[in-house]
Amino acid sequence: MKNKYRTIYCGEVTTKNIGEEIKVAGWVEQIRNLGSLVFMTVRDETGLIQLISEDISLFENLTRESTITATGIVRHRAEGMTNPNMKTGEVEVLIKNYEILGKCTSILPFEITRSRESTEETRLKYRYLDLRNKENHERMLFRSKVIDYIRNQMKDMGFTEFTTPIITTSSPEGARDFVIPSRNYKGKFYALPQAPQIYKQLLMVSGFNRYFQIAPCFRDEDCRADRTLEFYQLDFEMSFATDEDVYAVGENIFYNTFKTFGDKEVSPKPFRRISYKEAMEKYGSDKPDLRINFEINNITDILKNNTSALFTGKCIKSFVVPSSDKSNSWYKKLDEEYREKNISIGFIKINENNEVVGSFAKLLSDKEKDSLVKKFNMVKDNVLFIIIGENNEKFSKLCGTLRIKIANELNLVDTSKFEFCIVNDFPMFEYNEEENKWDFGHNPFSMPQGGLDALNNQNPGDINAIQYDFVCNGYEMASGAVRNHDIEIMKKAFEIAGYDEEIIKKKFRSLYTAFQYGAPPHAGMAPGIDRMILLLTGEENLREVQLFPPNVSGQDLLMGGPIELDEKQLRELHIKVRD
RNA sequence: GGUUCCGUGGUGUAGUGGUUAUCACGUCUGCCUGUCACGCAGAAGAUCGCGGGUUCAACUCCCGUCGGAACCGCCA
Repeated sequence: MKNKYRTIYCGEVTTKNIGEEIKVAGWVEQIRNLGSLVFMTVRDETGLIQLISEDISLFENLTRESTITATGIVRHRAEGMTNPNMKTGEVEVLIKNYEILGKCTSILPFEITRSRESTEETRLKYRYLDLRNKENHERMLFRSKVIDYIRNQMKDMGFTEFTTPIITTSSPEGARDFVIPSRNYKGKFYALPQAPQIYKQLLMVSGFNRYFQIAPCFRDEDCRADRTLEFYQLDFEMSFATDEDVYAVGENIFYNTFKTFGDKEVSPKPFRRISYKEAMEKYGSDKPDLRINFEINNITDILKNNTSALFTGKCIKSFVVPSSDKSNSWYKKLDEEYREKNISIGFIKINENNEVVGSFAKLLSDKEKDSLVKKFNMVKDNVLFIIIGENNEKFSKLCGTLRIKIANELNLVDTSKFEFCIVNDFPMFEYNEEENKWDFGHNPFSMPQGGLDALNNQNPGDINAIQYDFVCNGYEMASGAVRNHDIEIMKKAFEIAGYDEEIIKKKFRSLYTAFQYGAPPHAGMAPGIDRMILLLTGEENLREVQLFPPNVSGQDLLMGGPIELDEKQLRELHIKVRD
């Protein structure tokens, strides 16, 4: 890399360069002035190199984190003065001359090498400094490499990359849209895409065989550690394809990417398939964390004859953990914590004398205890948690969060693994108790299992969609479906959800008309890029894997957004801001 | 919208009613020829987020407010 500022990168200077005159450029990380001898380390993206000079007067004006270009002779460090902790620690550069290119004139808001110790607020405000930090910097380079790899994988599998519009229209389902006011059309608005869903389906109708895109997606919803306003998805769609064809692509992408870039054991292909129903029963979640090796069981039947007021008429679930070092007060506190959610939690365990003890031991008959011990093959030290609630989905989900909470507190999460599974058979419709009608379960674009026949003859609640999620370690990593490309099936599905044909025509005009011109059966999904990077880097917050993220409240602390517009702009956009 | 936690020099922190508000890093000045988390000596830098209250006395307790974070709602 020869140019005006440098002939070699800092991190690439080796003993082979000894005697050469070189030029390096970068940021001054440290200056160590010893009186009549000055050392400094200069950093670029490849690493650090130590420069040395005996003319300290030249450096009086130099500050840390300034950018410089320096010319000098590479020499071996003096006997005993090498630094084994440094890649370039064998050598140093005796400075002949140097120039300050960009002076750092302000006091740093935090030490670059320790930026993560600072508050997120300060880090985001000075994100460009935060990204000078080696670990943060390398995480972004890593992200880029992973995306390169994914892109190449997709191309190797015969997918073609296209970009779809960012300035588009509001889509009727799902999250809130980010909207863009229109200058030329008073009172009308564009929107940013929540996903390129419609476009990719139209591409299938256009005859493009396999499409993909590293697509930016925008959702105007409250953020979380693993959710933010804009994020990237590996959006892909395949024509003349089934769910199994999509699974194969997804398994390749996840397996290969996690094997190549991850440092944990990856689930072998094919990934385990779990129906939505099974996931809710066994894990109390549609994104089960399979690193936790105990499952939720329904034991209502075993305790159906128990006359304790605590049990009668309730749904009773349980799970067994190998052992627990928690005191009785810990169990009591857990029970009290969940009491306000109308849930009771107790336990039985097998003590060192092989007796069944624990908070619920006295409430259970010998026969019941015996049945439980047998059912779960309980041995010494095993603890059986018993959870009592109502027989509904809310209770299932609470059991799911409890499973994760207890696994975390008892250290029962196997952190050496990436545990993948595919959750499928999501319900097509869900009953809306408040409005006394059926709603679409997840999205209206999915093909109902059994097609028109099922829609005509089955209870809507019994119909599943050909819809699936890829899940890893409790994170939803991708979501997809075989799409409904048949107008008649679409009409019927919308009819069940209470929409007549006019609404389909209006809200889904493009698809509705496109499907009248010969649509191929098609299927696809969209893995979340940011979440993949999150898991691969072991981070827990999306903001650590995005370059310039907004804070959790959706503000851009670096640019100051969102900002107010001036009167002129507002007038042009036909917008009046209400108080 | 709700719940919980947190706001102390530039940064990270100590501080359970009376302190000259602690320490480290950074900054500035001086000394120093082999440093690499350089060292040594010194200095500057904080109306303890803001407002009110309790008290003889508040960084500390109470109320409010503003700001930040985690979670719930919301997000397929």
